Formats: sequence, C-alpha cells, structure tokens
Amino acid sequence: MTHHATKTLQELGYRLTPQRTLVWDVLRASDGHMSAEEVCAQVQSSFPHINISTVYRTLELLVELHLVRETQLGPTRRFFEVEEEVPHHHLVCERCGSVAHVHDEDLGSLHLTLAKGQGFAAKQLTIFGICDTCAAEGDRGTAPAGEVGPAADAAGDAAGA
Amino acid sequence: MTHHATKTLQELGYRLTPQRTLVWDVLRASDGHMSAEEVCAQVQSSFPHINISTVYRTLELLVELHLVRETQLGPTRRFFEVEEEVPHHHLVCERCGSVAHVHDEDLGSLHLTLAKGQGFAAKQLTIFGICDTCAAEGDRGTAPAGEVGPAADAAGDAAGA
DNA sequence: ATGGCTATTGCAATAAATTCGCATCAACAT
DNA sequence: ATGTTGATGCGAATTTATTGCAATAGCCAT
Repeated sequence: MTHHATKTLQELGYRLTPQRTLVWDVLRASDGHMSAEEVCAQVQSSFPHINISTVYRTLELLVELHLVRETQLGPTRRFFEVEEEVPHHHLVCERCGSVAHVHDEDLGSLHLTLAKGQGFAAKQLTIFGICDTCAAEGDRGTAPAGEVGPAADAAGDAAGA
Repeated sequence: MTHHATKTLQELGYRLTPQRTLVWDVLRASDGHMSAEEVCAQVQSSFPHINISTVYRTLELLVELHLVRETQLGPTRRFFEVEEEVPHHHLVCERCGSVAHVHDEDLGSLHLTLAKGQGFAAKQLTIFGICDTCAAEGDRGTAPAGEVGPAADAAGDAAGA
C-alpha cells in the first residue's frame, strides 16, 4: 500500500491480494523498467510462493488501469514501468542496450508535427540509436559495417548478436 | 535478382542460393514490414522446401549487410523491411496496430535536440500512439480507460488483447 | 562439363517468453 | 464465522527464435 493504487483496485471492485500489492511495490521501488521475470524474482524474495503467470496477469491488470505502462524497448521481451505523471520516452542504445529517458517536453514540436502531418497522436516514443558512451568508444562492439563476409580469409565471426 | 543485393552477396563471398534470392525478393515486393514467418510463407509459395530457420539466418545476414533493417514495432515479434535510401520512422497505432511512416526529415530538430541534450545519435524511432482513424472513432476499441473492472455487474470483457 | 571444397540448408531438438485451463484458495460482503 | 466467486498456483500448451549436425549444393579450378 505504497500508493493510491491499492485504493484504485478496491474501488473498482478488484480484490486486494498480497501478490498484487507486491508486484506494484516492486515496480514502484524499481528505478526503471522490468521484465515480468524480474518482477517475479523480486517479489519472490518476500513472497516466495508467487507464480510467474500471476505476475503476468497482475501486470496486465495494472496496465489496463493505467497504473503501469508497457514500454517498447525491443522485440522478444516485454518491459513494464510505473506510469508517471510527467510523460517520458526512451532512448535505447543499439550497441550496449542501455536505456535513457527523455522528457516529453524536450521533444520540441514533434507532437505538433505529427498531429498536423499525419493526424497521429503520439503517446510513447522509443528511439534507437547510439549512446554517447558507445560513440566515444569508436566503431568497435557490435560489428559496425565495414568488412563483413563469410569465414573466407581471416574474418572471424565479426557479426555476433 | 531484383537488385544489386545479389551482386553484393557474391562480391562479399557469400553464395547466391535460391533461398537467399527469394527472401530478398519477397521483402522487396512487400510494401511494408514482415515477420520471419510471413517471409517464409511467402517464399514457400514458389519454393516450398525452404525452412524457417533458413529464413531467420538469411534475414540476419541481410541485416548484417545493411540490405535489410529490423524494425522495432513492439515486443513478442520481430519485423524486417528493406533498408531504403531515405530513412523513415514508424508510427504504430496502439489501437488498431496500423503502421505508418514518417520521413526522417520531417522530424524537425529532434536529432539535434537529442544529440545536444543527451549525446544520443538517433537512428530509428518508433512512435506509439493513436492514428487519426481510430481517434475519429472515439474511445471505443481497446478498452479506453473509463469504466473497467472485474466482471462485477454488466461489464463484459471490455479489455481484450 | 566435372569434381572438390566447404558454405548453406533442412530438420529436429532446444530454449525463452507468454498464455491457458482448471482445481484450489482466499478476499470481502454479509 | 460463512458463503460467493474472483484470484492464484501449477502444469501443460503456444509462440517465436536459436542451435547442432548431417546432407546438399554453390562456386572455383581444372
């Protein structure tokens, strides 16, 4: 009961279970975004009995109630975070995977541009690119673009994940 | 052999197999983004023997060679599209799932803002929101926000997928 | 055109993430 | 305290993606 969330749940007729409370608490305590598995692991430290499927169901519910939002940080995994008052967006580094935030207000006229140009109401942006740290490291890391090719001569597997 | 792609492959020492050619052709013929499964199904119509794992491996290769790029349209599935000369970004409607394009140049000063503010070099944006069509339809569709709740009174399952 | 070297492929097994059915359990109103 | 019924745990089923390996087939040299 760290928040009005519990009240919200009850007011809407949902039962207030320890599982739900804990999932919420864990997400609130977290600084950033968590996968369902991470949430589950965290919750289990104080409530060992919780099951991953319950976590999924709870997350789904919280998203439905706009207490939590699902971020879009890439394929093959879902991430969740507490829905905050000041909207923000995500900068995902394609090289190191780090995730930074940008405040919505720092987007300039983007909303207006999209609204005018395409009639699109932007809610959440995910911006993929290269963070300053990785850029500083030069073009090492995840196989830049230069000399790729089959294991013809001496080019190892320069194209990992 | 619809493009320089085949030449690129051979020049780099990769073998030119029908599977690779067909995956490339299918992607080129497609208007938008395709999942690996969709590509596979398409290719199979003219080359029934191709296997999904080959499709994955081919897509990975084409991405590596910057002939194809992986788009980031949401979790739980990967999508691919031919890498085009003029960069564009994606507007994904959270309600109907439609995907529209925005030209990079229409983003205004966003690149500059991100570069200055966070030292971040943006490459690909995915913008989630509501498209004009859905907005016009009012707040029906994917359970807006108003009256959600357990199956208490007469509220059906207004919150499907 | 032929043959050999080895990159590629197909297939099946595997892995990871998420969902579903159902019997049991426990919130909450009475 | 008790009943009603929504919520949970568990295992099985799905979906999506990856990997090992033997068989196949490009491509170069002949």
